[in-house]
Amino acid sequence: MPELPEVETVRRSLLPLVGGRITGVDVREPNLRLRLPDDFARRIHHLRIEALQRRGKYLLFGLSNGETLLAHLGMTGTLLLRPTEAPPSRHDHVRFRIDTGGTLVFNDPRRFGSLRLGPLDSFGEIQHIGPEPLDEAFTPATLHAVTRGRKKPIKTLLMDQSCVAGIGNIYASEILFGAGLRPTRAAHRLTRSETARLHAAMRQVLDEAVALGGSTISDYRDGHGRTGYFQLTFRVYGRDGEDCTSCRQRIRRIIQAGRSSFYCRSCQH
DNA sequence: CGCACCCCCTGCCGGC
DNA sequence: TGCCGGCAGGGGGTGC
Repeated sequence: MPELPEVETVRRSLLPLVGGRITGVDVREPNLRLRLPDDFARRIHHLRIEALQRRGKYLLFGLSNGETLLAHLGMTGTLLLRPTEAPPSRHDHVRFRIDTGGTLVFNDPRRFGSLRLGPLDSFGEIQHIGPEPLDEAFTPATLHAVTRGRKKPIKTLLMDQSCVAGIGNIYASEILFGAGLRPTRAAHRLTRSETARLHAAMRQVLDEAVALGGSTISDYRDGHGRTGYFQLTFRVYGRDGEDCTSCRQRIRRIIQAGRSSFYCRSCQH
């Protein structure tokens, strides 16, 4: 589920938690993708949330002891601010009571998500993440450089978090449609003008998706339980067999690296 | 090293 | 109606 636009929307929706203190931790299911350590609740109890940032698809809660709570939502994870008196729901794995009101709940049916607590530099998984595509420092030249020497299909490269941060299966297909590029193109064969188009499409699609609160297919919700609306603007994702909105050719679905890719054979080359 | 494949897990949908 | 296979936003490990 959650790619950059969804994670960024969750981050913004949870900003009111900054300044709050964690006054209770209830671990109901420690077996997430990474098993929560036995002392997780004790170590985080009584800490204040001082910052909430995003890196790729990760959320980073800066805590008052200098450590960070690193959260990844996997495919079906949500971080929801619920009334403290609300009874736990199915798949509520961890609940954090916040003194400024409400309880932050980590809910994740498939348990592909993860929570980790520790010093920022102890998190190996975020050390090798590529540039943030919405940062000003991310230029067409940055993207062009990333594609050099990479023979794999551009769609697979876009989803490689060490190449660019935060792009997943939905946005890879939508961005490539925007750029007019087939997902099967070998990354290293893209010309400079094609990588420039790709850069522009990346900005346009991701900016628009953030503006619309991300994409809700089934599970995704922001911190207040609200859905996103970008799925209403999908041009290719999940639309195989339907007509292209631009040329009326049938949208195709192919499998790349075990994941579905969607594209239009006449609009993308 | 780069890449394809498989797995982790639950839920939903379509076909028989 | 109920069972079974396929598929789903991610990512990490393995083996070629």
